[in-house]
Amino acid sequence: MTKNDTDKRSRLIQAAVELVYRQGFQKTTLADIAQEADVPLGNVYYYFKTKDAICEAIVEQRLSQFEALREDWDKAASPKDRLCRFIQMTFNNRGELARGGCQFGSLCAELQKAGGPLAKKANRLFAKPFKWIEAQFRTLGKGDDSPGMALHLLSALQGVSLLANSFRKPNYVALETDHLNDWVRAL
Amino acid sequence: MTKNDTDKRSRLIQAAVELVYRQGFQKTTLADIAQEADVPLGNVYYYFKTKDAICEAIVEQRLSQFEALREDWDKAASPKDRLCRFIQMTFNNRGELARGGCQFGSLCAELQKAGGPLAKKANRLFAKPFKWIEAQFRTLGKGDDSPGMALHLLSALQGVSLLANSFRKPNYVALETDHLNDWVRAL
DNA sequence: GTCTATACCGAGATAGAC
DNA sequence: GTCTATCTCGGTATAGAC
Repeated sequence: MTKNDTDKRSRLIQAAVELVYRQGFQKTTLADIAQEADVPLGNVYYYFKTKDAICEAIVEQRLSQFEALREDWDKAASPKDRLCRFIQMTFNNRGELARGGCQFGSLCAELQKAGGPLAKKANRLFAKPFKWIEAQFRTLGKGDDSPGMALHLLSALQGVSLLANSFRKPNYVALETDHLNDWVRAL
Repeated sequence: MTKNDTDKRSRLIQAAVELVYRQGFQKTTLADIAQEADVPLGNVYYYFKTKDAICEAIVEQRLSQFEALREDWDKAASPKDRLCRFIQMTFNNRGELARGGCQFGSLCAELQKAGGPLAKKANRLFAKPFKWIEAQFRTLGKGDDSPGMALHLLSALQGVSLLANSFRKPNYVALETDHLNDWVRAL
């Protein structure tokens, strides 16, 4: 794999990630992606056999994006601080969330309806954060309540992202993250 | 408009509503809809000029579905009871929610990315419930806290629907609706 | 109003020169 | 490895007979 290889490949993935976030996967064409990445359409197939293969690459990219964020959150000393960092990030992202929804959630939702192998692959986009959040609650000594509490936190953030996006109101995110911060702090 | 007119038209809408719920709007073809409704493909265009027109009809159908539900909830004596009925309905639907997500939310999310006039139209799918919920909190004397509380309730239900769908766990819905019920009761 | 046949186009995918 | 040209199919939409 030469340098140009990875350059073009990663440019294609990056273009796909952004276009799919803005337009959805079904609506985004290979021509769109090729143009955005400044790669000739025919050349796309050297890097990805099918459109679905690009979608898998998008999911992988999102997953490593999550890993990078998680590593940062894990630097915080206590589980509470880690959860607060997670919530804080959502708050900081409220502008983007209002414009296009959650980068993970909207992809997961669409691929769910797409069905097939992509649906299964997409589930990891939720499974990973869920497990990480659950682990924080366990460390806090919440035992078997941890899954329910993780569900509560992740649900609230996903739900408010959806509504903030529909109504184009970044402030909706702020309202919910405020509550969630208080909730975590008071545990 | 003859009897057959409305028969076929409503059959087409019903087929569209169901297929779009299962597969998403972009993925669903006019041929799919025509077949499901047992109407010849070419005849579809007598009732709907474009595919987007069908989508508008789907949104309208969902909106009147909401109105019907709302009328039922409004029969409850107190605002708390009305909200509890709303929450209860979500709980009762948990099987379907785990299979395909929220009928309103998933449509709204997809049409958001589709952009154009459909995105604006779709927003009413959230605006109507939001206003209704907010009105209940106002009647409860929550004043300017009402929008935030409505947001909290609707977010939680939308978020948990998304997660329950991804993980295929109806029970996730039950966990959240339990909390929400307690929250409303304690207000 | 109903339905068949088909036009038209866009999108995914391939062939093959360089 | 790269890129142009093209194939093919499926999907929206139309024409026009009945």
